[in-house]
Amino acid sequence: MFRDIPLPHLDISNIRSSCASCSLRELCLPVGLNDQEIHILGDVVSHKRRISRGGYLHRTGIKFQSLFAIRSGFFKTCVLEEDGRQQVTGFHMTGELLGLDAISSDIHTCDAIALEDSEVCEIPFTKLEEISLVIPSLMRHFHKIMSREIVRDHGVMLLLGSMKAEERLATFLLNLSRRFCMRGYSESEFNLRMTREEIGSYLGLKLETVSRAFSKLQDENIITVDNKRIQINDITRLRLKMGNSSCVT
Amino acid sequence: MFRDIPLPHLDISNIRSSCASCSLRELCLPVGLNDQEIHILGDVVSHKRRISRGGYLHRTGIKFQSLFAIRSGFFKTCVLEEDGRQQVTGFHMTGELLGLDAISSDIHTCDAIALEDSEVCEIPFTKLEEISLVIPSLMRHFHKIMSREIVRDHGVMLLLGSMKAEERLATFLLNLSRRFCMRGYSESEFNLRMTREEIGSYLGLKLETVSRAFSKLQDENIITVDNKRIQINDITRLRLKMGNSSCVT
DNA sequence: CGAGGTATTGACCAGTATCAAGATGCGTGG
DNA sequence: CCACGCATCTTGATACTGGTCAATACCTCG
Repeated sequence: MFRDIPLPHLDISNIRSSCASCSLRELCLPVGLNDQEIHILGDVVSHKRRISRGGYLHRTGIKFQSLFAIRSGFFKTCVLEEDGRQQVTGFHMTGELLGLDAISSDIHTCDAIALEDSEVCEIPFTKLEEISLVIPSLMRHFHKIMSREIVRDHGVMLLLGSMKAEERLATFLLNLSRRFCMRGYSESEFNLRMTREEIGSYLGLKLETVSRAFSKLQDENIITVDNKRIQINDITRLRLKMGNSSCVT
Repeated sequence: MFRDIPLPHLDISNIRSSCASCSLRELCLPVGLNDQEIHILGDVVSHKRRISRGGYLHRTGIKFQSLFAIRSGFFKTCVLEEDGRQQVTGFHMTGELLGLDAISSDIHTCDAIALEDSEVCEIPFTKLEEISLVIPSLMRHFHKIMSREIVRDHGVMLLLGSMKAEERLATFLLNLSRRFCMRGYSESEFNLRMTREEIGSYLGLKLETVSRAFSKLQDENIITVDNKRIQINDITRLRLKMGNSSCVT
């Protein structure tokens, strides 16, 4: 999408110790490391990769080698069944770690697809485990990241198991809003990177239902929808949508 | 909470190096450790706890100290929302590890409730992290366990997001069957430890729907249901139920 | 043996899926 | 820069799954 900004970025894979100077260090793996530790990590993480919109970062079934930290861009991950059924398991933004599912079997268990031109830092997992042994705080933080992913998944299970369409969408928008906000973007206005169908897959709904839920929230003046552009007009009422199905008129 | 039950089983907490002699060592945390390593782990894991049916192993909101390995018994974990909505996030049997969700924030994010009289090994997490630094294979296995939990959750998300009631129940029964089988029990005949309501919560269905799905599978002679006793008569046809909604008559 | 929790089944209804038609937006090539 | 074509989105009509409510049966445990 922003592909042809005229950057001379061939050099980028050669920058060493990049974690130290990365603007995402407070969101990403290096949280809580001192300067020396962050340089050790930086040496391990030196390789970068660009994935253009629609490209695969990894596919189900391929051998697991590395985790990936998102430096810029936006990804979806999805699992699919033999019969072709597909489920988006998550949307991922800068600072988040991809590939955690693959540690268990050394094989990736989902696809990771870029929803816009993106850049990731490749973290060879064996090396990460090695340096974890000498940087206990890195190990601890890594455990927290994995655990956070489990908590996140439980939240999605709650959503899929017990919420109605409108509640699901409200929860989804508020989650995006919070994550954009954490990264310094507006919490009330943002562009969706994914289609209605992808949102639907994530939320366990059909795309038409997602579209209707958007329209309904717009009719109530809670949000303004202009295709992929979302503006949250009344975040309080949006929050109410999330929890309280009984007060729907 | 059940600390002051007048237990005659004080002796049990004094057994040392228990992992070495535990019949679950091939299912549980010690997988892949040598004898020396397993004794180090055993020293850390020495404390045991009994939870009687209906009792809490941990509750949402309490401080996280330890992981728990299930030595005997059966647990459910569930998350709940402010508005009282509840979702069972998993059923857990011997050899499985509970508490992984709490690592991220040092606070338990779900309840763990025994569905039958159970016994767990308490694993102080700080100590586990400490000995991981000197037993790399333990660290690696622990990472695999966390990752496996993430994969499991993605499977549940797929189930909740894209399967019909009957497919969900078939998937659930086959999953239980496989796990009983791995533990040396019959894969075709077992007792459910949970109620229809708990199954429903886990599968994103109401208890009546679960009951109807059981009856339907029984009418088709795929399973025999006698209250909590389940017998799988035709595992092949049950597997077909799981994937292929198009061939339902 | 009785009470409370649990399970089954039926009738009806709500919410979402499905099918279909059209509108809008976006990328590509002329 | 415009026009075309394809993907995406919106909206309506209808069908169907599963939810809700209710009555009854069953099981378990004190």
